[in-house]
Amino acid sequence: MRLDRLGDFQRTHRNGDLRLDHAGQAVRLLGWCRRVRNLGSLVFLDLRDRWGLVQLVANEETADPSLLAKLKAVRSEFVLAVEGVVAERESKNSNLSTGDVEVRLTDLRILNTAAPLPFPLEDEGVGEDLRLTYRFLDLRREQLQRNMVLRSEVANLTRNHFRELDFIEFETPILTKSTPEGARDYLVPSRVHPGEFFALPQSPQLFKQLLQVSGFERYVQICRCFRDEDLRADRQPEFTQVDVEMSFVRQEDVQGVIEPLMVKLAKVVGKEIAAPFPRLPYRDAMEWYGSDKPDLRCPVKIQDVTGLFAASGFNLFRAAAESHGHRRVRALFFPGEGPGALSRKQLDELGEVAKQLGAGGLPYAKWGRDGLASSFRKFLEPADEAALKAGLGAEGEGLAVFAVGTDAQTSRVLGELRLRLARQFGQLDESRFAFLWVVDFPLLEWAENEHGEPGRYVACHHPFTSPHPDDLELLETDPGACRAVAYDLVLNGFEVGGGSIRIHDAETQNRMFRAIGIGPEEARAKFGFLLDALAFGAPPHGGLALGLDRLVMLLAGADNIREVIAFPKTAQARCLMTDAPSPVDDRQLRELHLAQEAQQTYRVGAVFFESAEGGTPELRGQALQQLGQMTPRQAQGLVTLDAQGQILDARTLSGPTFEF
RNA sequence: GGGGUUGUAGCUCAGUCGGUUAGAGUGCCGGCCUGUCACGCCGGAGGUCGCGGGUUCGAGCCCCGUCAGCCCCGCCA
Repeated sequence: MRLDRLGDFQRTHRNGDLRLDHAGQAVRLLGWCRRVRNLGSLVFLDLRDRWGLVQLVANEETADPSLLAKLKAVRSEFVLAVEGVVAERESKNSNLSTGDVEVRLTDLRILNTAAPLPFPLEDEGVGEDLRLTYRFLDLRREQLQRNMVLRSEVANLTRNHFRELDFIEFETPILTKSTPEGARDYLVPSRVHPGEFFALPQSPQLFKQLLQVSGFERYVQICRCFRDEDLRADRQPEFTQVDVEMSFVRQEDVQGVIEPLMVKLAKVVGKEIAAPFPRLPYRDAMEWYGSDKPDLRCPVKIQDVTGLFAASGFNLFRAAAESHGHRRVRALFFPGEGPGALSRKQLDELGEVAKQLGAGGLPYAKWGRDGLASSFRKFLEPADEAALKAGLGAEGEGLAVFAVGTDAQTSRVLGELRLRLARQFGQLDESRFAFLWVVDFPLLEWAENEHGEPGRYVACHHPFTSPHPDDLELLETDPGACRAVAYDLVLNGFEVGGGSIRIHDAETQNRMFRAIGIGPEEARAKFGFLLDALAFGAPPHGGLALGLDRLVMLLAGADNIREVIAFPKTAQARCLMTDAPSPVDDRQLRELHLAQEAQQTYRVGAVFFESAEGGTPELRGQALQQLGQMTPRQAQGLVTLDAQGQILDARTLSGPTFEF
């Protein structure tokens, strides 16, 4: 098809803006054809641009025959420039903002054709792998367009918010230094310095602290961060962080800057929320909700009922009551007829969930229309039942589930069940935005080392977090009990931000390093620049980082983070559109001084022939299969074998087609 | 690293107990149609049942392996 040129064509209106007021006006419009409805001598076409949709029309009596012929050649997603006159419709469409009018065509330019799309833009149920492979088409869909606009809006509001508060926006390095603590780094080999590597930043943590030492006092950056860890529905290997740091502040000051921003952002999606947000100590969060990121949209709390079973005939519970606090009996009570009417089958399913979470089973007590049903019914005398109800604060019908064990075990089981049951019973108010601060996190936690080395304490947040001033001595005497001045911002059960007051003197920083087993030499080698900086007049400072993607996800009501990222990775950390990551040429590797796994890595052809001669039929079959799974553009491959000739890995190389 | 789940036409799916030529809707192509807006009507094309191996007289269906998407655990200072 011969294409028309854009030439000096200028649009006069956005498609979504046309109204009855425009009737009689000549307009020029641009966009994509959403759909043609060809009624023979009358043709309708919906033209879409970024801002909306308007109906175009031409008919045999009034339109130029060549225009009509051209119009009939238009297919979905063709790119068009049109001229026409706005007119009131004969039959209006109240579902469309432009539904009172249509544009009677006087000229039509086809700027580009479009092949039939691999999936319809209207369908919600299209496979995500397909959507990610053709992400540029997926992004034409209304929902993703809305999400991207929302994301842009959030970023702009955020920038303006901090600008109004006199923050300075910085750009810190993307090529930076690998740090031993925390998440796995993405590494970038240095060509200039053989054998040495940059790391992509997990966060600009140290740079923003150093900028406080430099005296900038209020720093903000909307920055990309990278962590080479496995993905989740709310986690991507590269993500965007709103990074904030301030000098001469207490945690309340940091929180006081963030809360009004959250109020503004919630308003964008029509939610009115009140600040200040509740503050919940970590210890209480774990005790009441079994989680350090509790979802407060459900009011139900975990309760300790250990004391009720001190004289119980139920050995499991009585033993816990006699364990002097090592083990406890904790419970959730969901009131209502629904919970009270849970079937045996549903209870069994819950029991399975509890077992998967590490519980031995799920003791329950259920008060329904027929009175009490309980897995430990025979140990419940009428008096015990009354005491139990009173202890749980239970009135009327409802369901109580129990967990026995250490704090960590019971928190894990009941924390998860609380969310599941809340959702199942409709006791989770989906319309709310429940923000809170979880505060007073522990500074350190004990980490067992899986490689046979002795365990050690590691920083819960990061090693630059200030110990709680009241707990400073515990750093040496009882490190596990030492609290941090660290705080997480939680929204609807998701951690959307985290921060702390930082250590600003070299002595405390050295004590911290010592507590987590980083000796003076290692501290000097890894963080010498920080220790130097702390020695030259570092102000007291602190800050926080917000997970922008996760925040936008929650604002958008999306259930996964990929819906608010233009070009996300799959759960296996691949980009299906670009097929990254991908192998590179040997020449590139040599320049970067990266040794090939030469002994085990063969060109695909070599594997084929070797296995054809010496290998088993299975091995040959596997090699062939690996070949068969390469995509057409991956013409050549590398297959890694171990000493027995087993295939460890098969990868593909760009390059000339290998014939076999 | 582990567990779960899905994979059949371009797309979304059905496919019984292992048994004839693997179906539907939609999209696509062609024809008709002057008020459609999920247009309608008629006709047509379209399949490596993810891939490899096995069991069987016979496999979309059973077994083993493998790849890919999704969810979870570990991991994520």
